[in-house]
Amino acid sequence: MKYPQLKLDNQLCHRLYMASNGIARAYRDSLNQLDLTYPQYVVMMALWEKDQISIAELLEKTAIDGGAMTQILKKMSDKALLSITKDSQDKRKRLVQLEAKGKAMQDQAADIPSQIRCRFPSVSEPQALQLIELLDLVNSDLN
Amino acid sequence: MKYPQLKLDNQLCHRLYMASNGIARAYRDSLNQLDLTYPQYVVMMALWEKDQISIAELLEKTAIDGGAMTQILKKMSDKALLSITKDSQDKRKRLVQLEAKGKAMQDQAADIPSQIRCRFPSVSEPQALQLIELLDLVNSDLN
DNA sequence: AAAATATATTTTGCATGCAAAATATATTAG
DNA sequence: CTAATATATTTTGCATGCAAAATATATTTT
Repeated sequence: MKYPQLKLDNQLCHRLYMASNGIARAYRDSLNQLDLTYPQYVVMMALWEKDQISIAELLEKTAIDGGAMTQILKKMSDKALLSITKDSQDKRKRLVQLEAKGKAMQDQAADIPSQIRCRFPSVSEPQALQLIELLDLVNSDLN
Repeated sequence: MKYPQLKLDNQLCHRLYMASNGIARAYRDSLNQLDLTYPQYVVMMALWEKDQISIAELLEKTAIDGGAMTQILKKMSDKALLSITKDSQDKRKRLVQLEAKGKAMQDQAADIPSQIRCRFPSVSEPQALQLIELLDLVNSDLN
């Protein structure tokens, strides 16, 4: 191999790629029971934390793509998890709020984090915290 | 907030999601110059390491989805970066090999890793290595 | 106030990631 | 040897992620 820096084994990005896809896959069984995709679950978490927020705020908290968000919210609205209303102050904005079904789902979701945690026995709690710290560093350099 | 374990800020997976998407985005400028997408770049790295491998082996090394791989290889073949031939021993298999253009591209790509590295000034070299170690732990639990 | 500019959101077109079904070829069981 | 099963790859349908263009509404400039 001419350039060691091009070896797949030396690529941080490829490990991130595998880990990110793999963890999302690990969520699938749990989320299927709630009829949620992973990005939809992220939207739910954002709304459980703070309801009645604009789409722009939701985009910022979730880091989901704007174009995808439109579709995701449409599907979630169709499932009666949330509703979308125009902001009377600023008609460009739209506000997202949880519906009863969406609020109730929080209790069902409360077990998911520990279920997922069990699927990563090789990672100790201190290591998980360290990983979070390091990823925060990476993310701080992203715009 | 009823359940702290559902806070977005406490989700390792969400940080991975943001970091993985963000780094892939960081590659975009460099890869555009080579007319490569990120997964195509991963395929190139795999082939620069070991040419003449079956699609199954390529799937294993890259962790790219099988359905997507078919399309990716088709496009790369159209761009004359590689070619695909049937394995004469086992006609189910197909072998992927670099073409001249694909081989030559390695020199152009050699600078990419350091270009990307510069975009993450907050992450020191030891921290990057630690991150790799921790991600390897995570990935070891993914089947 | 009309024009230019900025902000919020949606739409469009393309490239995956993923699961499940379909194909083709090999290998194994009976 | 033929049927059943296993392996390699492709196809299909759906859900994003992404960039760029299009819309709608606000704000600022002149």
